[in-house]
Amino acid sequence: MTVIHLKNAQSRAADSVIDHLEQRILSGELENGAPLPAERDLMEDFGASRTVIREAILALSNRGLIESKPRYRPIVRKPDYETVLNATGKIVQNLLTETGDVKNLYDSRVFIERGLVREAAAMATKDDIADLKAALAANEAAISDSTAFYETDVAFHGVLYRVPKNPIFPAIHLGYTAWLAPHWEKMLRAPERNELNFHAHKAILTAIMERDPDAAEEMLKSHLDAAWDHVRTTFTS
Amino acid sequence: MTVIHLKNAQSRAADSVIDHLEQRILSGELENGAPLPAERDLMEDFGASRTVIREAILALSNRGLIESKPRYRPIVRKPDYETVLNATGKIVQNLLTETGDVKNLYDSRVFIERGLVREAAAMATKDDIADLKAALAANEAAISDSTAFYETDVAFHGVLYRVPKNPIFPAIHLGYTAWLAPHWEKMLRAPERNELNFHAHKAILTAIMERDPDAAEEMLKSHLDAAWDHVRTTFTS
DNA sequence: TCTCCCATTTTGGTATGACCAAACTAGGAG
DNA sequence: CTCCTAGTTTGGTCATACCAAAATGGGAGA
Repeated sequence: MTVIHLKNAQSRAADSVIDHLEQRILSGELENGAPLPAERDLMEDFGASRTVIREAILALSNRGLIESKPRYRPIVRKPDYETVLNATGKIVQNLLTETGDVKNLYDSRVFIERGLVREAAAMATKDDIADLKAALAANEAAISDSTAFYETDVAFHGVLYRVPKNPIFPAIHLGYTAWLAPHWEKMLRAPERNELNFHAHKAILTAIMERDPDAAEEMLKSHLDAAWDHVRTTFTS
Repeated sequence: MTVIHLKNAQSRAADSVIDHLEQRILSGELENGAPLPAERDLMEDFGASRTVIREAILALSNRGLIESKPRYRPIVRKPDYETVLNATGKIVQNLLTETGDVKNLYDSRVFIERGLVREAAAMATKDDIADLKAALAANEAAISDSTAFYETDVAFHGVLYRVPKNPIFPAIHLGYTAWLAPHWEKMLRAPERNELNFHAHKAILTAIMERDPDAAEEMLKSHLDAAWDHVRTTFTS
């Protein structure tokens, strides 16, 4: 029923190597940022052929435990949430082939952020409020520059993701911005549009400062719904 | 700043093969569930060595576009959210090496479900309510059987994830159950514990039926907090 | 005619060895 | 001490070979 790892798979020499290397990395025996031993050394360590070693390295690379640039020595990476995000990136992209999937992803973002602003309204510390104010100010200052505005826009929402003090949320935010951005690029960014978004942000922050979760959620929702309506035209029409 | 795919990487023969196969799969030229052509055929198609072909297959397998059991012909999989979840599974597991990470993951689950019960209280259809009632009934019937109770417990929460009618959420639920389950197994399941959980579920459903988001959220939160407190003892002590 | 079993062929998994070009390194020129 | 260069190391790719398990096809038996 649930996701069970049956492991009916038996052999597969690379698996053993993968497990060993994985353990060495997680245990810190292979330090983060350090280069992986040369393939020819590893094949001696494990008594395996280079084929197997390379397969293992590739697998670990796909999982984000190793960062392997084309012709360089692979670099050990102790995984953090951002690493996972990167490794997951291409996988998720495959899902976003149809606009319906993009809509679903966007809806999930709205869902998350509705919860975030509620949380912020209820629990935001003085520092959080200060961060939000700063982000809002930067937002306002960039109204005339659409490129800069987009960045400050992302940054403002990013502050919300940091309110719960849970590293998972900023990672999720990175995911949303990376995965949804391609579909946003086409959007023509008119200054008047920026103006609208800025005022929406301001209204959200106001509601948060007034400790009014319902209002904050409502402001956030209408803000993101409007953004979607605006972008949607670039899809279908 | 954000996740940028610089692609400064130049060569890498496998990439080309990966892209082509990916496109063939997504376009439906390679049908879902059909076996991938033999490696030796592919190497002829792409004019590449078997090394490269295997590398590409492995990469696609890691991305969930291909399901490759050890000695069998790989099977083409047009990705859905569950597929992605499975492919991501091992990656996420690497993050859960420390109890702090498990706590963060659990907290995110609480966050999500708080939003879900609010949503349910506000928007649940008659069918949703009926599903919840049915799940609750199954839950009650299994109180004396801890194994069965666990399943009905998961199922009850699962109904909540289906309320938004967004396939992303059930996938997330699968992720949570799969990733958190290992840390729950040690938990001794006493019938009185089940009784408590059942009543918590009942209270949640009641609040939902009364269309009271705040109460539903509060019930859900205390329910999950209590569950964590109970499980936590199995970590530290 | 249909079913079932076995011999043959196909195919994935692994091991070798070789070659190239780019990255790395050490040592010499300035 | 710096910088450039020649030699070495190392990852990327190819070709080949062998094994065992899986797929296949056709004949023996019901």
